[in-house]
Amino acid sequence: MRFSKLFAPTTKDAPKDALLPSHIYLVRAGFVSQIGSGIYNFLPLGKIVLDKIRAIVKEELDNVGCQEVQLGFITPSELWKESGRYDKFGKELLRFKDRKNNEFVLGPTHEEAMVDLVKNRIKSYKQLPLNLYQINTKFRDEARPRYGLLRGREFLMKDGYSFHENDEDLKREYALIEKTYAKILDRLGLTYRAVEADSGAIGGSGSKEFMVIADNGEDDIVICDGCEYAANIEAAKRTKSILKDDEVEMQAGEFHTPDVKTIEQLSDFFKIPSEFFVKAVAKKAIFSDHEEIILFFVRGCDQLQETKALSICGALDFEDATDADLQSVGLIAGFIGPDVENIKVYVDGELEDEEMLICGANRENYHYVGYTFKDKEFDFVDLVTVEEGDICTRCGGKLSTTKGIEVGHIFQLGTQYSEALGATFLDRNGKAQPFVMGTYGIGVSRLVAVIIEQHHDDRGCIWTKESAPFDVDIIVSNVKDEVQSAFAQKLYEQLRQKGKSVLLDDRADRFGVKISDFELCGFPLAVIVGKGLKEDKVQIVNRKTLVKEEVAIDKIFDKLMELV
RNA sequence: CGGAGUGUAGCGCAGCCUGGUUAGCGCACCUGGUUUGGGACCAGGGGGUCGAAGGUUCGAAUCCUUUCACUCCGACCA
Repeated sequence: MRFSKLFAPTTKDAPKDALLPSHIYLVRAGFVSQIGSGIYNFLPLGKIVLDKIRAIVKEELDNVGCQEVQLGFITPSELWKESGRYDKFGKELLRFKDRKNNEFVLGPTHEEAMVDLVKNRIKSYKQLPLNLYQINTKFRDEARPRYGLLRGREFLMKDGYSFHENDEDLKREYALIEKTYAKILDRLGLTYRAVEADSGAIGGSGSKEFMVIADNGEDDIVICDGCEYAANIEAAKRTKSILKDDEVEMQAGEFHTPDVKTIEQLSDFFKIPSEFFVKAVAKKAIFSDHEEIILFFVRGCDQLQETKALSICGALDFEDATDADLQSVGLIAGFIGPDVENIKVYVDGELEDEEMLICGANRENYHYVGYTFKDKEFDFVDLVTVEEGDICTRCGGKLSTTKGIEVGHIFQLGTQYSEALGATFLDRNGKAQPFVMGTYGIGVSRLVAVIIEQHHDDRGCIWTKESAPFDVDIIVSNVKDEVQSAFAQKLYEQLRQKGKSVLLDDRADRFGVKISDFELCGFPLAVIVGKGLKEDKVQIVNRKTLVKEEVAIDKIFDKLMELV
């Protein structure tokens, strides 16, 4: 490709709304452009990268026996109603009608469509397992798209679905896909962790997210410094911290604590550290058929992990309970304790054996001192948010938190969808069974941005070897110099004949423009054909290190063949 | 969905408060010339229904109303 013909409108200024490096550089370098909120055009350079990533994903999946299909982007609403997700998915699901008034949705994910495809076509256990995937546009009407390609409404995703006769085989496939995903991300040159994740409303017995480590990530992840343990903060576990009982002595009973409501105030008031207090977190839990106030109790120094709480009580959503909400069920904000009637209560498991605690007395201006959870009939469950410095449950190592961007998610789904949609096969005994399913996603267009999020400097993009839109950019310093032009032209042709992906910057601009565009666009290597030609020399520039190396013109071809 | 903003040339912005020539500036673009190893210079030039609709007024980018779009913070987000 000649740069003079390439549609790559590079700019000096970034759009004012771009904040992240990936967003700024991808726009400035002319890889993508925004056409609407959360909707992006891919220009030639961006499209090449997208296709390269897509090809890697396809290659690795096909290698392990997955088969690519392509489902309709638009799905009849019927299927979504059958699975029960038509209502559950909420406003993210974009719905519309055709001229005949039939209802459709723009596919945000394709469990339903894929089950429908397989249903009645795969009839016997002999045809299993089966792993089908597609790399196709998705649309989710996000409330707030942001960060360029990282959180768009329209995006390219690889979504795969596997069908099995039993859990055991699903687990085998799940492990295989995990390995395959790792390989894909390795090839793309990304630093990532596969972390344990909350399975969320989707259910299933296991799920892992592939998180690319990046400062601008939206997800908090917990990593152990001693072993391989890594988890999304929503699912992270820690070793229970033990209280030293002898530090504090207290006599059991109610204690007058006028207007002392928060843990901080209590800690000051009693001159006792916050871990001796019991924090009550009241939530208004939204269920499909009703709302209800639920209380969660954690140690004063801990934070309630809402995602954990949500999946434990099975609610669809939480709202903060207002003082009025609390009053309506007989609770007084600031003085809530665990001993309540007719209210659902969950207690963090770490409190189960504690004997000397201070909690609300469920009476205005009183707290209860010397409270014990021992031998009480509460639901003790994991509710806490893991924090920096907590101890790993597996190896005793130190846990630390970092930011990540989710680029892949794999689920052991089970029979949820196959049951809902009546998709069965005949097992070895001739009995109809629902398919045991797995589902696996990779955000392909998100990966384009993620690579830059992880690989850039203050001059622009730095594409990794397998993601780069071109391997080499041959810069003709001065196109009016016929010797330079002719030499560059010849080198360009030679490399192209060898199948290399080469860009020839033959624009009439000055050297500075071309070298800056090279740095902005982030091709791995540039060859500068310029003044040095008089001494039979050109230069190779390494984009990553920005180091320039002089190479004799009779060696340059071989050198490049070796490098790319 | 709650809160806060912004819409003026391809991009970045000024003008608006206090209505009044032909709506400006930088970058980009076109023509000619001089340049050519780190985003050149000189000269000339093109490009705008000032987001949209309605209203007030002799007169609206500017004031009022409505609406749309986009952004930011938050909530949300297999």
